This record gives sequence, C-alpha cells and structure tokens, in this order.
Amino acid sequence: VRTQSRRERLRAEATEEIKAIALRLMAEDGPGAISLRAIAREMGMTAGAIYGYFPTRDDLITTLIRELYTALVGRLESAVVGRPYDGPAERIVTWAEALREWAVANPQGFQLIYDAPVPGYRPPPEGPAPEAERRLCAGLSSLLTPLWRPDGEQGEWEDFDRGLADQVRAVRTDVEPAFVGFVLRIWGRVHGLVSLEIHGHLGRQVRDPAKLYRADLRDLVKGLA
Amino acid sequence: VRTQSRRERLRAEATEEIKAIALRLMAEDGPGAISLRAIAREMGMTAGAIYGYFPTRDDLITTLIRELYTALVGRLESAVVGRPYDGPAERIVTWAEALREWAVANPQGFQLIYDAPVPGYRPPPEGPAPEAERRLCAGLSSLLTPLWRPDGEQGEWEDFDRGLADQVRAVRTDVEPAFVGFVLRIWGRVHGLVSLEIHGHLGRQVRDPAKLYRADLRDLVKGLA
DNA sequence: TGTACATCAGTGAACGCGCGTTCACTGATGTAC
DNA sequence: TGTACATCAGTGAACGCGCGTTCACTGATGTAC
Repeated sequence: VRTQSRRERLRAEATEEIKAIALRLMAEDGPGAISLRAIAREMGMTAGAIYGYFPTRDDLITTLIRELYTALVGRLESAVVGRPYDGPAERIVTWAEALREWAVANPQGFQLIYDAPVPGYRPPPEGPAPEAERRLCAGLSSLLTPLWRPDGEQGEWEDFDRGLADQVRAVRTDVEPAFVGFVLRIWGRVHGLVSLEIHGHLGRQVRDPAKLYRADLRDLVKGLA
Repeated sequence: VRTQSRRERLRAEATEEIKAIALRLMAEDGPGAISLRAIAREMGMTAGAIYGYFPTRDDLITTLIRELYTALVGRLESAVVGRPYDGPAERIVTWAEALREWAVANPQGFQLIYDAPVPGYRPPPEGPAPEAERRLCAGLSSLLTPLWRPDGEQGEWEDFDRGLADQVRAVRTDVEPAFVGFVLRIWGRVHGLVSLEIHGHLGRQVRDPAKLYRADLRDLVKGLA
C-alpha cells in the first residue's frame, strides 16, 4: 500500500467534506437542496472550486446515490450476519426491519435512492448504483433461497432479464425459473409500507409504524412457512 | 342552476387550461418542470397573469395533487363498480390492477401524489389531498371488510388515530380493532411493487411487470382466503 | 540548505439562465341609465 | 340605440434570488538540482 502524499490526503479529505455537506444539506432541506453553490458556501469556498473534485453536478449526485445505496446494503448485510442464526424466517424479518430502520433514520437518503427527487438530474444509463442494487437483490435472494418452494404457478424464465438471472445464479446455481419473480415480489412487499411511511402517508393514522410493519412481516413469513 | 356569464365561462376555461398545461409539462419533463413561467409561456401569456387564477405556485400544485388523487380514486371506484360482482377476492385484484394501470399511465402523477418531488413545495398542514386519501382508504376498507377475519394477533386500537378509526366506522360500524392496521398493510402491499416499477427499479429485470404484479395479487388473495 | 521551476487548489468575476412575485398600467368587455 | 362608467384580464417591466458552468488568474505547496 502506497502512502498518500500530503496533497493526496488533503484532496481526499476535501472530497469527503463535499459529500458529507451534500448529505447534510439533503437531510436538512430535502434532496432538492443539494447544489454546488450551497456546498461551496458551506465550505467557505467559491462555487467553481467544486469542479476540482467533481466534473459535474450530476456526477456528484450519482456518487452520493451510489454511496448511500452501498451504505444501506452494507447495513442490511451486517444486520443479518451480526445476529445468531435463528432460522430463515427470522432472518427475513431481521433484514426487513433493518431496511425500515435505515429508511426511517435516513428518509431523504431513501428518497434519493428510490425516488427521482432531484430536478433535472439525469442518471447514467445503467442507473446510478447498479452494483448496490444487485447486491441488495442478491442478498435478499440468498435469504429467500431456503424458503423457496416452487409450485409452478408463478411465471416463466422468459419474463426475467438474463442479467439478473445470471446474478442470482452466482449466488445459487440451481435457481428455479420463478425464483427471481419470487424475490422481486418479496422486495416489493417489504418496500411498500416503508415507502408509504417515509412519504408521510401513514403519518397521521398510525401511532407506531414499526409495529404495523412487524405485523406485516409476521404475516409474510407465516405465508412462506 | 345559474347560467354562467361569458366572463365566468372564460375564466373557468382559462383555469382549466392552466391546470391542463401544468399536467402536460409534468408528464413531459417531470414534476419539477411545473412552473408558473413555463405555464404562462405555453399559454402565450405573461407570467404575472397566472396570479389572476391562483394566488401562489404552491396553491396550484396543491390543486393539481388534489385533482389527480381524486381522479385516481374515482378510477379505482369505477373499476370495481363497473364489473359484475365476482367475489371479494376478485374485487381486490380488480382494484389493485386498476391502481397499477393508472400509475403506469400516469407515472408522474403517481409520483406527484406519493413522493415529494416538487422542490420547495410546502403542502397545507392537512396534506394536499386529505379527502381523496380518505376516500381511497375507505374504498379499500369496504372491499376488505368481507375478507377480514380477526385473529387477535395484529395490534390494538391505541395504535391508530381516532380520525381514521372514525372514517372507517363510517363505512362499517362494527369494525374490529385491528382492521385499520389490516387495511393499511394491504395498502402497503399493493403499493410496493407499483412504486418500485414506477421508479424504474424493476425496469431492466422484469419483462412483464403486470404479470409479476398479478402473481403477487394472487398470492395475496390466497393468503386472505 | 538554498534556489528555480512545476504543480495545482482555489479565487473572483462573469455568462446566461430560470424562477416566484409585485405593481402601475392599458384596453377590452360588460352594466346602468 | 347610445353614452358614461365600472369591472377586470392581461401587460410589461422590474426586483431579487439561486443555479451550473467557464476561465484567466494568483499564490501557496511540492520537486529537482
């Protein structure tokens, strides 16, 4: 490992500070508040100076989404790993509750990842964070593998993209045709209530959304057993 | 019914045109593209002239959200009514598929209703469309009533807001404590996959999202039966 | 250890843009006699 | 039917703002001899 020069270190620190301030601005005033000028102002710099670190505003935002998504995925993986094995159903519940907890702790981050909330932002063609998205899918797939019982009524291979199929195969080679659909359906299920909650659509109606969510997860694993 | 004066008619037409253009701008370039100046430009008017029709930008946006949400709810209600009665399970499927179809046909509208995508927009304290949201919940509640079997493990009255409880009571007076939670859980379930699809998170992986969604609905009603 | 040069982070000013909102006004449309 | 007045939709110009991006430049930090 080559040791960093002083200049390299300062440069890396400044880059981190830009991202940290962008995240703080987002957390305070929503994703729309991320602007190069605001960040520069916050850092006591000139707006143009940011261009020494990021070639473009959209590039910065793509980086933020990628890092946030990666942080979320890391959190999900460690939540499952950092707990004694208590059966496949419990692991799904653990995973999903970690998802909700991260989302509740980082609502703007959740929106940045899953909505399209920065006006004028154009993500790269593969999407801003394809790697993290795949990791999330793969992680969920591996949790769901022991709970998968093919019963033939859930769709065909041809419905699903070859890329994802290969990704899933990397986790588990003897994957069934409808397994991908199964995984995405569960993903949709754990996503739905969290999305409603984050966007305030349960807000006034439910006093304890965590409890509601847990009830739904109980119902989910009951259906899988 | 009092007949409209010429002036009143022109005024109403212009108001409708403003809203229609705002919806078109949103559909073309996303919710962030809604601006008074763009609308005025499109109408061949001066920006200031809009203030003869809406007191404020946020007021216009609130109106748009309310009307979109009302249109969605109307669509859901007529989808269920406009089909011969074929059992409670089939009605849920019909309702949910109408939800998805509306969302796919109006993705930006779906985002305007369920995300928070207009930067700087501050909704009124009760939310932009409380009436439509209640109607949606009430409608779903009435569909779910015949499928509700209390089994005591799903939560307590105290978790839910009195307002919603009363609303549900208006639909059905002998409502069970956990019924509200049950309704919201189902709402989250039908919402999840649609939200992922609209935001492009299934895009590259699933060839026929409608089929995936249908499979999930089949699984849902199977669990309810 | 000291000097000459290269690197490069950050400045400051500008360009051109779009935005919401206000306001004194013009001129057409309607109303009252 | 014609005139005098009131209404009111829309103008046009301005205010003040924030934005992304570019560019010639300064001045400090590093490197080579």
